Amino acid sequence: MKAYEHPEIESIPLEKAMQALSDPCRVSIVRALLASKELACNELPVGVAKATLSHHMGVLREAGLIETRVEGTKCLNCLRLETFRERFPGLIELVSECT
Amino acid sequence: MKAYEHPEIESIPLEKAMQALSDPCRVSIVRALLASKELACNELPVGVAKATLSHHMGVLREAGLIETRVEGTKCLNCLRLETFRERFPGLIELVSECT
DNA sequence: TTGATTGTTCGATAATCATAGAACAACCAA
DNA sequence: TTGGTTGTTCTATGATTATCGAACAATCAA
Repeated sequence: MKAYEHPEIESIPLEKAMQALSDPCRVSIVRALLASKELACNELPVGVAKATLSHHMGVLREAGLIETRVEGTKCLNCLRLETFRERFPGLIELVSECT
Repeated sequence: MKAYEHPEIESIPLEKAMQALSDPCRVSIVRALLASKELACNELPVGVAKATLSHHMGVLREAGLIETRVEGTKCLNCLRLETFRERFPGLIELVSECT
């Protein structure tokens, strides 16, 4: 399918992480991944066109939040939990717990 | 000078708080207020025109991050520390501690 | 009252961003 | 090989955002 790039977590500025989490659609995606560990794009609970979803996944990937691996025709996404927590402690918990 | 509006903290969605903290200029302002408790606009360490600064202060106020009170010709700003911490635990600490 | 200081508001502009249709590429199953 | 599924990329569009100059309002000091 494609070779996904996953940035070094240390290279990600705080503002970029904040920016990624400033969209309701992307926040939903993060929450879904928290609940399900690993999901293909078409299993994500979003109401947008697939081109739009692809864009959002790119933003989350660039912000260090998710990791994507290819499996057949699907691409499976999960959170970079450990890594992201080390760089931005408490942020994922905030997304998880704050209504 | 003006009657400033400070929203109910409970009415602020997570995304709005994130959005407010996705701009380097606004993050600098929050950090300066963390260090100095209370500052007038013209004491803030930003390199933008005053119209722009006024805009950024409005965004921070709308996001529940700061409180503004008038004193003479100046308006003095401080963080809504307690309140904001209760609503979004750990977020201010993140801004404070994450480079 | 005059002038200086402080910050807001208006209007304009350039940049960024969210959105989606269409075409495409990779893969799998029949 | 043919068709269906999956997701990306391109292109376009409308919305939001950051920026600033200029005009304005409020206050204070001389």
